[in-house]
Amino acid sequence: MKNQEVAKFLYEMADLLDILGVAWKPNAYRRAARTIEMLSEAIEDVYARGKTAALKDLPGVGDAIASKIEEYLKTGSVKELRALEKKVPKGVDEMMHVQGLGPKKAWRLYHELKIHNLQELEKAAKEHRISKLEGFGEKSESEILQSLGLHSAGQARRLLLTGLDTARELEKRLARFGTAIAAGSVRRRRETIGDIDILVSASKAKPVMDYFTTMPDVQRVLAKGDTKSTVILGNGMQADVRVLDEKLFGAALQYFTGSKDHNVKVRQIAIKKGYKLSEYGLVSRKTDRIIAAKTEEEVYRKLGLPYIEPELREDSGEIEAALKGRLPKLIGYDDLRGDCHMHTTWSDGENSTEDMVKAAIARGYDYVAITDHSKSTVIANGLDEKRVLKRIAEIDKLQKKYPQIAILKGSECDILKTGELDYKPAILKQLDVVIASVHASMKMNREDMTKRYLRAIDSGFVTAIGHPTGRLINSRQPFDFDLERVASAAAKAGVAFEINANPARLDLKDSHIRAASQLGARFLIDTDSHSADHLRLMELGIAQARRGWLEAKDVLNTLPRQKFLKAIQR
DNA sequence: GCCGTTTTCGGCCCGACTGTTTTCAGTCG
Repeated sequence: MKNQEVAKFLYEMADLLDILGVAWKPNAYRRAARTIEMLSEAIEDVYARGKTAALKDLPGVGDAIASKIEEYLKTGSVKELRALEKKVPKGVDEMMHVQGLGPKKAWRLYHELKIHNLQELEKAAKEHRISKLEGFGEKSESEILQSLGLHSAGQARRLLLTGLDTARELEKRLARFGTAIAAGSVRRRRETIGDIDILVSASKAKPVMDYFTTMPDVQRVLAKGDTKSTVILGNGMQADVRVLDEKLFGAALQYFTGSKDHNVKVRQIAIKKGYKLSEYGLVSRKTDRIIAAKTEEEVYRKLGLPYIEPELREDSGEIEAALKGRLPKLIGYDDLRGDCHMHTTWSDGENSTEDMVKAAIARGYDYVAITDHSKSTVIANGLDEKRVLKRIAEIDKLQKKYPQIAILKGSECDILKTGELDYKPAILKQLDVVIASVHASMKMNREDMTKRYLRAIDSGFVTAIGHPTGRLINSRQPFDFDLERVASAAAKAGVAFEINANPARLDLKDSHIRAASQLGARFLIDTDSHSADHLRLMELGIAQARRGWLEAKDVLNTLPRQKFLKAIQR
């Protein structure tokens, strides 16, 4: 899958064109890059299917970009990119990504001060050569130095859980001034969060600005204005606050929830209807009167659209579906009746089986599956056959003590290199839930890994494939395998895909969920908890399912106890 | 460079904040 590589070269083209002052093209390249970045199908498969004509079907890809993608896929590089790179030294591109510098300033620093890289930039700032340039001042100079410090510290996007927890803390603090809601990618529940955008509806903005910029954990104030401020928090996350009148809150929420691409499209609809849309409402261009602003529902309705859930707002077909009345009725955050993947002190969990059962009861679940590791995952103290049998006896006892919940005997059973499962049928037969996962030999080639999964599915013992792609966000690449083939086989065999709610996994990811469900696959949303506290992570898995357009009927563990037990019989 | 219910040319989302300015360009989201 070369999607990320292709997206990367398109982003590079965009940056370079930006620096050279070329108008509009950068936007076009970024739009195409975003499309390909989010695509679930491999770009080389799209190309193989229909050459450049198929590429041109992708939104934002036209003749020119299609042929550049073709060139990249065939030769591994693009002539025009190399030509641009000759015109623009690498350092200018680096400088452009320093906070406070954009293409224009980076270009001037290169030309007027002959700065070629970040080291020289730091040196020039320290020697006060930058403040002498027209349009730059002492502030810009110290701003650059501060940003460089952060730059080297690495400002990677943070996991959703971090963003969500931080956002909720800020919402709580700001609630004293009025309604406070985190918009942006947190509200859309993206798997990673760049910064946090909090909206506050309050009559007076100044007290909010003063409070927000002087909270004890503010590390640095990037901006403080009349209605908008930006800070860096102690945990390194950037947070924006914006104060708006209550009457405009819906329009503002719509605006700041994004995504950018979703908003561009919604705004185009507004323009066609003779309106303009901003955080100050849907406004008639002729009369300047506000058409809608108080609620998001109202804004969408006046544009001829039904309400679109934040998790869908990625311009990945939701607007077209909305226009046709074909939006999915997304699975709800309270729809799950059980959690089917968790570990205890029997393997590498931190709590006893009973603790986990009690925690599941506290969450109101109808069933819970205890799925410790199988014997091959030695590092996690996987259970051999003897211990599996002991564990089954333990669960029988617990079941008598806690009749209000079905305690399912399970295993997170390794799929060995060959595609065989880690236990023999005699053991597997005694288990209610088998989550089959790959934990070793993760770098197999595409064909072998695909066959490995297909063989596991064929065994007839598998309830669900656990964390199917094996990726760890920001740290491990996904396994290489043919998701479509595996999804089709799983759908046919009645094997579910897991949506693993662990914030570093979120595996399958949104676009894969959507692709697999279109092939008829069904899902199990699980936490993979290694402690009782982890059961709360379920909401992240549900969010991911919603981003993958799933309805309750697509997810097995929305079923009530008896129906669920029937559905997982093998 | 892309795109089309104002369609093959001429738009392309829209506004806040900052610094260095005396009216605005650049950057950001």
